[in-house]
Amino acid sequence: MNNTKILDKVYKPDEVEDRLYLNWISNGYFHADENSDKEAYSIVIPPPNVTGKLTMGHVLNNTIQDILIRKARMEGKEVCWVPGTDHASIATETKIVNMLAEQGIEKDSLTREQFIEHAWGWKKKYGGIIISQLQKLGCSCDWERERFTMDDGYHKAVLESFVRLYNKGLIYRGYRLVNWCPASKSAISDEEVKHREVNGSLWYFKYPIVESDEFVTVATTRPETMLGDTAVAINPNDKRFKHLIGKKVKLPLVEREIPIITDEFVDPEFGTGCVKVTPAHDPNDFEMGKTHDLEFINIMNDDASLNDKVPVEYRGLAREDAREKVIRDMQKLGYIEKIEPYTNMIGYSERGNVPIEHYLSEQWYLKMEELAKPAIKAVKDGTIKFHPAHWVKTYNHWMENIKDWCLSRQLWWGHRIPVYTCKDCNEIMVQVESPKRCSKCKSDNIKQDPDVLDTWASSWLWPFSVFTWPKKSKELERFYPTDVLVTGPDIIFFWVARMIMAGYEFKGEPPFKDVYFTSILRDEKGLKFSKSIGNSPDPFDLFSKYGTDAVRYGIMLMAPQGLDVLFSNERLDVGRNFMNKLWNASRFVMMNLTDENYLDINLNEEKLELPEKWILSRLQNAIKEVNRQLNRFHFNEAAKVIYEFVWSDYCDWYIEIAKTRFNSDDNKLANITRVVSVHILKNILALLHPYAPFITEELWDHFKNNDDKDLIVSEWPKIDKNYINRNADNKMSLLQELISAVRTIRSSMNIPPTRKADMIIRTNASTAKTLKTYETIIKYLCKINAVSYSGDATKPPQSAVAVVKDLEIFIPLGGLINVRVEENRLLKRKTELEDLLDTIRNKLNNQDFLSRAPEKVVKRENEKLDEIHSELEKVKINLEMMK
RNA sequence: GGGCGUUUAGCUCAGCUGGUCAGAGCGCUGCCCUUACAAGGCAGAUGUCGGGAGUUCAAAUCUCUCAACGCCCA
Repeated sequence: MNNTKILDKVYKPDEVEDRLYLNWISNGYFHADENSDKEAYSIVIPPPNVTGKLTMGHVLNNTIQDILIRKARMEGKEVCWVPGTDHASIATETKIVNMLAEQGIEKDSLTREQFIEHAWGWKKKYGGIIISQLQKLGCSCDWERERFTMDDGYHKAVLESFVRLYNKGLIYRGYRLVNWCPASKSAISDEEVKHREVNGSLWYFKYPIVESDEFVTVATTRPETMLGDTAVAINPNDKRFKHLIGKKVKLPLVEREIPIITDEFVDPEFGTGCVKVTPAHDPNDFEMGKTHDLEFINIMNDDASLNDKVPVEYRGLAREDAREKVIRDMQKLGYIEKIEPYTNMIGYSERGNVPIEHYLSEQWYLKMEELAKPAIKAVKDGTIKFHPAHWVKTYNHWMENIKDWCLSRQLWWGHRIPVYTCKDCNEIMVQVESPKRCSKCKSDNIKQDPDVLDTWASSWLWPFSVFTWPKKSKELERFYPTDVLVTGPDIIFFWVARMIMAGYEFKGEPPFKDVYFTSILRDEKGLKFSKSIGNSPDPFDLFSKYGTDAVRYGIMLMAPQGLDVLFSNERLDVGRNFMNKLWNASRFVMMNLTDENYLDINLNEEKLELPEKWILSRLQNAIKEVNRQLNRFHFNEAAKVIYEFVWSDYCDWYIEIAKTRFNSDDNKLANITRVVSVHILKNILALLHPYAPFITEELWDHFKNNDDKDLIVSEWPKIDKNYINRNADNKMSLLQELISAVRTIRSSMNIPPTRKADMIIRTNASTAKTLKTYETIIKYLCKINAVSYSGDATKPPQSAVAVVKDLEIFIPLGGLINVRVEENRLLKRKTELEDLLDTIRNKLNNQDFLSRAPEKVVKRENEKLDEIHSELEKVKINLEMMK
């Protein structure tokens, strides 16, 4: 005890948080020592976007990691939580382009080098924001190991991985359709395309058949692509169009003659059964184009405007304008048969938020099938466990249908692909260091591939590249594989699956043992928190309103397993109230630590009374439950266990009982109570510390002994089996039931606390003896003047009665008694007991139950029968006496 | 179309490998500023555990089926 000053009446987070955080940092508590011989425990942060600001999603995710990390640290492990940020090619480049545009600078007017310079300048200026925000949240990351996915070392690692994969023959160049984002003018991956239902139309176009008066009608949702049509297709089994096979149509507007082909792929039910084929702009048509050796006409520029492959009057038109014009022109020609309303799913670029194009271009691809194999196995055989486990199915489905990964992006911000081509002899060199001369012809006329790698092609290396990979080192060896990954299920494919593949490919080991998928945050209406809707609260407003601990604890309490969180500020009240409760309980204990002689008491040598035995036993249970829930990643459950223990057991019962001890003349008893109160409280602070690091550390500072360390590095509570005490639990619940029963009587008769009553308890001599021991407690908690015991007391006139187990309690109330209320209460209880008795009797009369149910269960039913029967008898007698 | 998830008190959710009178918080009602806390205390009311069927001595819990809602993939 180094500080017995009285605590303030309320906890003031803003006077505490920054001070404690700086103290933790300056003591180096967050820093991992790779040379220690402690067991290692490591987590790599899912690196937030370097351009990002802290969102509630980050609060949830990083609080969970901090809980795991702080607990592991207190368990004596060498803990390493690596923080950092992700360069996020598309998102960041978009931001920088916009920022430059505001300054009147067009990206195209800059050289690549100039643009990159701007980008780094921007990163230096704003890139640290989210890091300092994580610190505000209390995250105990090892800041000395902070990484950025474009650090020099990291950059080398990314290139190294590319070179290795290339040399293994897994990387190839392909000319095919990609998902193209016309806003960022880059290819994007399948996972970055979000499908949305859009109400559009289905246009029925008539195409004239060459050397015939006939027309064939095709239906399309994208009229403008007809300018790139190179065939019309029908199903070979479709008898309606048999006569057209082999003929040609003259494509209107373009005046190109294109063949009518047959393909099984065509659905006779869709539209007219005839479809237009645009191989360069539709994935199905692309396949058809390859099968039938059709012409691939790319009619678009990289911004989705039409290029010079279309008639001159359409060139340069945006796709939307081109659509309007095509429709108008077709209308004029009388080639539109009809227009139907049609709802279809349209792919949108997640970042650019515009419909994507299927765009023919040359890109770098990574073969995935082989990489996926060990990753599938690891999750199947439990080497890597998912929490909640049901995500395994989603993972498996994707992994088992995995497609090759388009690695290249037409951007400048990112890792430039390390492929070099000699302009003189076309030799291709793939290497980490840029070559000065061609390895074949020695020419220095060498050009590097202009594209950068998909951001995930760098973040999939995160679990080992944050250390020294590809260089070997003690820290890589110590902290890889990591222990847990905490992330959102929305990036299970983007990131989790790929990290697992990278782990096996480059390290031969899984990157982590457990993956915890967090909840998705929604507002009260169930809408996902998002920047565009603007329904996401600013965490900092919440921190200052409630205190950081309350926000951390509150959000953990409300985040269910595997479900979305319906977030509301009001729900953080629970967190704040709880912190207030804890603070005031501590304040009360502190106020009563006046006699420092209690420090001489050794609990193990003292004969403890029931309340002490009970609360110590309850503590063991709380420790056990918190451990169990945290070990299975049920963070909300563990939070509830602490809540219940603190509020119900410790505050409502033990502290209330302690008041009678602190006021008594029995100094020894008071001192034992002091020791127990402090002991329990310190354990509570330790258990709660991972959730609420600031307030617990602050309180700990007031209660710690001189040789205690700071809480953050103190020992995690251990279960002491000597304190587990079933008997005390049972005895205490009798006492609690008795007290509650008396309170119920008082409440139902409207007896104010100031009006004290007497109490007569009818029970046997031995129970009476036990109860006498706790008479002070009973009197205080029931607001009773005097208690008398008797084995054969008769019910005094005008008294209320309660039956608790085999006790009968009489409270003479004189004029205050309300016989009506009294009778109703007993009648209600009588009905309850009779119903119960029926169900139990039914069971016990069932021969099958007796023969098949385990002995233990039958025995318990019999005991219940006896208890309920005896209580019912007493209730009946007392009802009888009222008449 | 395929997959996953959810459905328990007015609201948000617990309820583990079937077996304690189905729980918690918020909200609601009544009483109380009882010298830690009104961000509090004490007490109270509210549930055919989505519908139906089945397995079992026993089902909120396991199986099937139907329905509603949500998400992911095509």
